[in-house]
Amino acid sequence: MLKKNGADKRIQILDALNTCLQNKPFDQTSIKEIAQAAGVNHGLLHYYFKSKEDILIQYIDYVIDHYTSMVQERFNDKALETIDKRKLVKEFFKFIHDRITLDRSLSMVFIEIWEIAVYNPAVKAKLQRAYQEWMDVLSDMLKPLCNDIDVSRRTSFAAVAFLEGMALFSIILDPDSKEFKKILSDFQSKMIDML
Amino acid sequence: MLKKNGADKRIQILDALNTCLQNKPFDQTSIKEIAQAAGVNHGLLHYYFKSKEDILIQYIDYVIDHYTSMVQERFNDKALETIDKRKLVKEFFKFIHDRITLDRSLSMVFIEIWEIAVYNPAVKAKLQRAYQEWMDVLSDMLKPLCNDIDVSRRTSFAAVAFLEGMALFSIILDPDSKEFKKILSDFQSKMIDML
Amino acid sequence: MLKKNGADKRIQILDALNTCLQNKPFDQTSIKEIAQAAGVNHGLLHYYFKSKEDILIQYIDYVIDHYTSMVQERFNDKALETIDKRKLVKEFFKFIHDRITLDRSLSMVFIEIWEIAVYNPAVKAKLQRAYQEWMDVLSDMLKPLCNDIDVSRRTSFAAVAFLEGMALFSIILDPDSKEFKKILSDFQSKMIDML
Amino acid sequence: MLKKNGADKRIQILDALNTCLQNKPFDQTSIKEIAQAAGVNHGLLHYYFKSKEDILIQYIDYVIDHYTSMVQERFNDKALETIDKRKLVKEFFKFIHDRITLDRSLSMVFIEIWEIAVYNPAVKAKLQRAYQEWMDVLSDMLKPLCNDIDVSRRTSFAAVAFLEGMALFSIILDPDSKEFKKILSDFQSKMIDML
DNA sequence: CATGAATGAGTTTTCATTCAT
DNA sequence: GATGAATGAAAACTCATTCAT
Repeated sequence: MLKKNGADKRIQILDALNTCLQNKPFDQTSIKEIAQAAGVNHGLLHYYFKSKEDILIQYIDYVIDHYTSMVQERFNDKALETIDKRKLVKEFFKFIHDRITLDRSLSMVFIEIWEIAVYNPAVKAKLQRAYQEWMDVLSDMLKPLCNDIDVSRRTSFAAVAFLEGMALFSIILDPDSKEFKKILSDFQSKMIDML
Repeated sequence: MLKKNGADKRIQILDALNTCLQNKPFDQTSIKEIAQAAGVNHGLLHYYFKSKEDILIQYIDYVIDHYTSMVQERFNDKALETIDKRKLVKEFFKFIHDRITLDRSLSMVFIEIWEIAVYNPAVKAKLQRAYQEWMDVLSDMLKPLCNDIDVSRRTSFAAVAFLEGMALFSIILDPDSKEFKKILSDFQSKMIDML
Repeated sequence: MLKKNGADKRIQILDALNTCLQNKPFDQTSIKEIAQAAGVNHGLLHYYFKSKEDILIQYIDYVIDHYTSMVQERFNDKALETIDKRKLVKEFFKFIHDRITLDRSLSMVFIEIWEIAVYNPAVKAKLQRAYQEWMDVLSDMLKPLCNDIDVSRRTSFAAVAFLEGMALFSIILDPDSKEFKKILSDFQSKMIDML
Repeated sequence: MLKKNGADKRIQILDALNTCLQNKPFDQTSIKEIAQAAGVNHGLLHYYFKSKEDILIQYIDYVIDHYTSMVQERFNDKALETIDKRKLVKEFFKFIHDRITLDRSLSMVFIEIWEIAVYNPAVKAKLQRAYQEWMDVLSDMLKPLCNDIDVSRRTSFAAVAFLEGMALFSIILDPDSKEFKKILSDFQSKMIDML
């Protein structure tokens, strides 16, 4: 069947926005451009979304949910119970590096989201929740290694901050360079040693 | 003197933009709003700047130059020679924390600048240069402590990335909280120990 | 019978428009709003009516026909022959007052119709015919009282004009107030006296 | 000097709207059409008026103020004191007939205003005040003729209602016809007789 | 230098209408 | 008959930019 249902078309439009954001910030992207990227009539965007801002908000949900569930699926309770703790932490970092920190196009989108969060309380709250969750996942992994809940919490906070900073630098520097990768791997081993 | 000269009025306008950016992103700020915040006629903005984008570019220069020279003045060659190295590094971090990382309104502006850098090569180059310089300043301080130029470079890179990440989080979390500050101070001491 | 036939559904839609016109003028009422008020799919409105304007035109027909036949049924030839003339005129006015002049929601709709008549010749012609008929009905009643066809015609014209004016004022003033009602009843008795 | 000042341009635009309303109702008249009728750029309308509705509201003020002050200038206190009462009332009616009731283009505009008043409380209040004032002016003239304030008030109310009705009919009938004019003049004399 | 009226391109949004299912 | 997705024209409105004074 060629026909797409409503949900598909909604996703199709959100994906089109994702494509557009590789070229221009949201404010400089018109509804018509998003529609064109999605291959649909621009009027249709107002059929599926109540305003341009609504597209953005649903897009941000979509992106954050995508990465949140990606982390959750990979590092669920099962995983936490069964594997060697040290190895698990290493895998977590590898996962984050490869899928998030080093994904330049994702970093671009995330800066856009951060920038919107600055002025938009709802988006700010959404980011708070997402990062809190990621920190919690990491913190739960680090706890067995240091036996101190406060230390593990702060360490995971610092680690996430560091990774965010590195993601930021992936915009202006080459994340595929040896130095960039060495800094990431060094950090990881030192952090584990320190606990 | 009531009459301002050209340079003053230019700065006056850039400061007005800085004020405006506390409320709205640049794209949603009109020329008239900037003019009003500056207390000048909006037509005049096109006398001092050739376009709206030109105001932004000059503003970014202005901000980055401001912070670059602030760091340079405080940590010039003279300083590097005369003081106890460990203490100097600590002072550097204190300086960065207080004046940059914990300055929420500055962080807001910097996210805006990062966001523009994503799509604007000239701004990207400017950010590259500025961060490179800050890393160099820190690297020069760390070198005597570890006697390894590569280690000091990577460490300063990592430190700056971490601090950027923390500045980012100052947007969505409370940078004045005890936990936030403890994470910053812990990081600093551990980093020095590690060298 | 749950299933409505075509005629019923047409009426259902016209009634829905009537409901909508209590809130907003026709130009600000969308096809979808009318459809929702009618409890039918908006696409269906183009099955029963060839355009949005067609709904309006048929609605105006419907309203005018309704009130025209209401007057005709009540004051047909039979009535004219059998009853005391003075009393009949009084009944006519009572009827018009209660069912038309004092019916605020009807007045709202009629202003809308007048407004459309201003620019739409077909609607204008329809109003002409309707008012002519009402004047004729009244004129036929007044004739026996004055024995002058011209006087009765002009009197009925003036009376209908007066009642239209009062209906208009029922929009901005309270038609249920004592003063409003006294003016209406005074007018009626004076008019009969004058003949 | 060819250059118009701001106030002139505002009036120029309101006059353009008046012209447009001879052809189409307000809702079907676009900003661009008004601008074209005014001979100015459409963007300018948003410079002088904050929205399309604002143009309408200011236009209604303009029209009502115009006619209110026209009546006031002609029938101010001075006039009320010095002239033969009967003659004054006759002059008042002549004035209203010629300048208002028989002015078809004015009647068109007033129906538009009534129609807006139905749904817009601010416009409704404005109409209430204007008609109240006209009734008061007439009532003050009639009082000396009947020595009863209630009777003069109700009579003026009824007279204004009648004239409004006639203005309404001037839309669908020929206000220049003999019959139309005779009805107006008959009404006037009868009303004076009745007092 | 300073002002503010004027321009016109561009944006979001609405909505009557069509049409495949 | 009924549905609701899809279309595209047209609307109000914004705003950077220009320019005469």
